[in-house]
Amino acid sequence: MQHNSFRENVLAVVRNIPKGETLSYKEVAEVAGNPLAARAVGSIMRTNWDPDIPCHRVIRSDGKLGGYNRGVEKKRQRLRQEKAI
DNA sequence: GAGCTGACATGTT
DNA sequence: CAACATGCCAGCT
Repeated sequence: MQHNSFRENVLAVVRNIPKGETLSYKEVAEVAGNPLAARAVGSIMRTNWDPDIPCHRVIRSDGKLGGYNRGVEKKRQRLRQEKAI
């Protein structure tokens, strides 16, 4: 199975995150198949500009939001709308 | 084709 | 308490 890259896997996982729920970069990396690739997940999300992939639902394990392509403020607002952080 | 950087995490110094 | 070092993947120079 070499068709599915780690990138595609991560994107699929994030896309499957239900509304009102948040996953940490590490959790996503774990489900994607690499518990040590939390950093890679961030890189992938950064270059991913897809409305089908709610990257704003991916936050840090520390409980902080982390970053966002369109601005951390936007990420915070979106989470506020969905899960009222 | 090789090296550096980056939306992270964890352990050690 | 903070800074440094290591591990992973993708993208850019």
